[in-house]
Amino acid sequence: MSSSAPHLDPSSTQSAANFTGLSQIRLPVWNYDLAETLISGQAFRWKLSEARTDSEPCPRPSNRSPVGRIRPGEPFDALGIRPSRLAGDRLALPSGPWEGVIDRHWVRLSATEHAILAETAQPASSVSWIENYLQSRVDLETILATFPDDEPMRAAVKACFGLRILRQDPWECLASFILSSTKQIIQIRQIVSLLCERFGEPVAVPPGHSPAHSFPSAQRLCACPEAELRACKMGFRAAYLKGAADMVASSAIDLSKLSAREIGEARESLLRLPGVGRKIADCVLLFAYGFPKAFPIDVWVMKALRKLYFRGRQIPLRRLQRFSEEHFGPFGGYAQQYLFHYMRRRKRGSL
DNA sequence: TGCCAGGCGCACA
DNA sequence: TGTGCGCATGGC
Repeated sequence: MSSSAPHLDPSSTQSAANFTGLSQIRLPVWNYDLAETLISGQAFRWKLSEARTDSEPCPRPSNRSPVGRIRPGEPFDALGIRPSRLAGDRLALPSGPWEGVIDRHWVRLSATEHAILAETAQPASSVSWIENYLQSRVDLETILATFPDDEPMRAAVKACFGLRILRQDPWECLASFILSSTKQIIQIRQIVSLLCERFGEPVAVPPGHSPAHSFPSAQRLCACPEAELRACKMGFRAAYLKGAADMVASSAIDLSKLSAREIGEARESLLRLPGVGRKIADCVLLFAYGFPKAFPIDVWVMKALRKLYFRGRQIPLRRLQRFSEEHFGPFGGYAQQYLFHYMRRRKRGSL
């Protein structure tokens, strides 16, 4: 069974529709970096809001270095991120707000000093769904305290402080990572966007806003001809996605029951799906089910482990997996995401 | 223009 | 058990 992360106990509040016509939910947070979390390659549906104001950097956890001010008019790159300019060890990130769809809720997220403001097009019956997705009540410092006290981890935490692991819908997470194989994150976002646009259900958006769609169900995708999936630019991954959708829709695998299993059993179940190997299975275990020991090793993490812990030697993947299980502690999955994001930042020249 | 990307499945040694 | 290759596509 997946062990739960340590939790704080602030209370979230919800207010009725305001003059903008949007309902607002205020989530108290501490040490939460919304921008780092949403762009770190664990979810693929977040983009900068159509209503962004464009002038201030995103508020960052207050016990770390402030970031540099962004100059109006600087272009955004393909991911919606401005060319990086550093203040101290932190990247200047766009202010948001960010827009995305969680289940069937269109959501706009903004960060303030000690809260995340979530705006929805329709009043929500509760706040638990968004607290759960954002993991806003998780006590990050307790998790970080379990990381190994070595130089690579200290550097990664310093650079990405406030990054959280989201808790995504299992099918959306699984399907998205099946599509991630040998694709850049920007391309995965494009494929997922096309998939939702063509096969998802429309969701309520603010007046005048462009349409938004839910992530298509397994039932919907298994009914699609493979050629229509390929038309979403996913190439050979279309057969994998369709095969996995078939198994989920036919109940050959019950995604709703994996969270109650031991991590090894849950992983074995996921590995039965076409297009799912150890890496993708661990992504789903970590990002959808919250198994804190799941440690996806992709090309970035493999390079990081070899370079930072084995002096660049060509250590076999199996040995790296054993090393990761032993070295990174009970929240190894969190440590992995910090290393992954840190390495990508360094590669992009933003660190 | 060529390299590479949050891999996987398969054949082969 | 490990290695090499093919698979589509597009960003950089």
